[in-house]
Amino acid sequence: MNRRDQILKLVVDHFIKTAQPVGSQTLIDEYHLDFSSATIRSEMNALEADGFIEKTHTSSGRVPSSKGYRYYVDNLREKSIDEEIKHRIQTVLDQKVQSSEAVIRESCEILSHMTNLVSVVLGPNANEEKLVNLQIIPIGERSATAVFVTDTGYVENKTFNIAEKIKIDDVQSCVKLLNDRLSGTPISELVPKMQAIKPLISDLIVGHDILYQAMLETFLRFASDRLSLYGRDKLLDQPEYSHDINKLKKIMQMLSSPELIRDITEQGEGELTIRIGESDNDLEDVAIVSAKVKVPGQKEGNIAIVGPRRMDYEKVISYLEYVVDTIEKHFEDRDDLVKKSTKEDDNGWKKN
Amino acid sequence: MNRRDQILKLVVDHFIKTAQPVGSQTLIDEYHLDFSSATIRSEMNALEADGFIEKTHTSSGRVPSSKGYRYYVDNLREKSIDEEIKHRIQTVLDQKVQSSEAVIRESCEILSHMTNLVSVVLGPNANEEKLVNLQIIPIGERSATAVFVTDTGYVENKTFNIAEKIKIDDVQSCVKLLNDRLSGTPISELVPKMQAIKPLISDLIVGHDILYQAMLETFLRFASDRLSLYGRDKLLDQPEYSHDINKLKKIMQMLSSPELIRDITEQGEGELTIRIGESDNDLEDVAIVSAKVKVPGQKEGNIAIVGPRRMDYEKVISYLEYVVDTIEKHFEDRDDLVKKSTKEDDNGWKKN
DNA sequence: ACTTAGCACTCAGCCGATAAAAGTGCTAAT
DNA sequence: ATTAGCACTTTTATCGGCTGAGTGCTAAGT
Repeated sequence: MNRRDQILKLVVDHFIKTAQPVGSQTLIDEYHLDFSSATIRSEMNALEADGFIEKTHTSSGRVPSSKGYRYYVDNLREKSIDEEIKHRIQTVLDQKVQSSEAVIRESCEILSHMTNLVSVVLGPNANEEKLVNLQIIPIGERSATAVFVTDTGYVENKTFNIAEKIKIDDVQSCVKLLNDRLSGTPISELVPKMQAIKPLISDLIVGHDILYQAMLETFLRFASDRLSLYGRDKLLDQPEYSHDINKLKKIMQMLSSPELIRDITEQGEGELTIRIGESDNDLEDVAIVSAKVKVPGQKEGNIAIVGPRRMDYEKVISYLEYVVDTIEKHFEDRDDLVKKSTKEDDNGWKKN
Repeated sequence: MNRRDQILKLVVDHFIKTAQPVGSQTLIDEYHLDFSSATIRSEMNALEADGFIEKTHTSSGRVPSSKGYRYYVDNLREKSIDEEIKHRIQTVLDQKVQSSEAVIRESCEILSHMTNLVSVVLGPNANEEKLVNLQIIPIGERSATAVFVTDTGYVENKTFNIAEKIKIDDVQSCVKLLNDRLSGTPISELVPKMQAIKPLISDLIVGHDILYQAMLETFLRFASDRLSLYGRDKLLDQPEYSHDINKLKKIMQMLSSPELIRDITEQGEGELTIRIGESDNDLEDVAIVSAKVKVPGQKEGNIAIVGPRRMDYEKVISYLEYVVDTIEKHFEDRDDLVKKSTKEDDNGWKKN
């Protein structure tokens, strides 16, 4: 690594650590460099001319620019992984029965905790899932809960009240009809398909209009984003926000807007996408490290870590990569194991 | 209302509005009182001696104390309800199919939005609910989702993977057995009861240990609090926090701790409980207005509004009372209507 | 051709003093 | 009892001065 890069790395490292503009002398003091401060200054000058670092005022130390962070992330970053996170993730994976969702949730809690940043889980896009089963469970005199399960094990439900008592047989045949017609249907096609079925159920069961309404509403809810945030409060610890609440407000607002989050988290070609301080989208001082995660039998999801531009990229990226890889590997292994151990006869289970 | 009370009310009102200590002259200027400032000062002196108001420093205006707020809330408060919230709540209730949960959720969003405070919904204590039905839905080659429904329409689910393929008939009989044994069981008794059943299912189905584990885990999850927060970000707009992030951090922490929230929200004898700045629980500058809400066929729940001690009690209390009353009335009316219109014959629906 | 010592310069941050504003309490007169 | 008047207190804002951390530039050294 040439000297200029070396200095850039130190500037970024130090700024990430202290949140203070870093000057030439500080750098020497802290890292025992054997150039003089003047040399550093001239290098910094060059770095500034190239747009990697900036001054906050004419005679201040330097602060990385988005371009600087970018270069740091792409070229200067080192891996940084420690035993603690490995151990913690292992603990999660060692639990006997874990759905992938549970594992992802707990892993994100760990990620948030260990990076002091927000982590975001963006579930697979509902529209690609298919409904596999639907149940109507009576829960009282005149109310029932409809339960819908998709092929990724996602469950949506809706409780509704009906004016009259319903014959249990009617419910049963209604459920059967609905399952016959709807199971296997992609979420996105549920609404039109349901409209087609409407006349059929209206003959079949009393209170059909309420049932119909309830189902329609639930179908719409499917489409809404499956998005979870962990460690939202961690942002309060970031020094950038402790004076300027408005910045905090902005990022919090961003985090409360599912559409925006999806937008931001989703895009990106590769496995890992790193977005730093995009000036267009009002995310001037925000960085997002996001990874795709794919486990067998599930659609692809995303895990992202969101925080101020000044985040510890080495840690964040290494941790996130490690977590995603480990989770994927874990479920693949289990899948393989299961496949191998299973005879290829085909009884039951598949079509119900 | 005597003059002293009148002045106390104005002090509280004005402080709630401006978040600034209020002085004698200000009061006259703002509210066109026809006493002199000296009179007000001497009244304030008395109020301070009685502990209703405080000075922030020797020559500052006055700020209400917890005792002052308390007195204000109990004796000086006026009703304050406007058309907007009535209209909004009505819109929610006018939707055709609404479960009480959905209504409560949407109402709380409205409450949060209109008060700029956090609202908290504390679901009925799970331990009093009973399981009414359980389903196991195969969702792929080797995975299944177990779905549990309680008598309040609450749904919990868990997806799990099994090593081997399972015969669909086995699943069916297993589900039947479990339903026979478990439905009607209070949540709190599920775990021991399940342990008793364990030997029965182990003969019945392959992969029973995983199923058993999954169920046990889910039962534990039932017990965890059903607690939702709305408008958490609204606190960022409160001026008390814009300088002092630490206060914000404290209250946010409090809001992230389900146990604490339950503690705080739950207690209280009457319909409406108002807790203001309890110095013991590290909630020096927090007020909580909480109301019980009870709809037919559901256990009792709680809605609370949480914010800085300096909250607009007139608005908050009136709104909350209105919302709770309206919701309860709505569901009661519907219940009555249904009861009346229903013949007393007893076909189906109840026991399944 | 780099490096670096040295120097002049800049600017945020921290006093300290001063002045204004908003308040209070007290007293004496109404 | 009320209030006008006044002395007193405290916060807040402003201004100049000073300091410290920083820069850029230049000229000398390697």
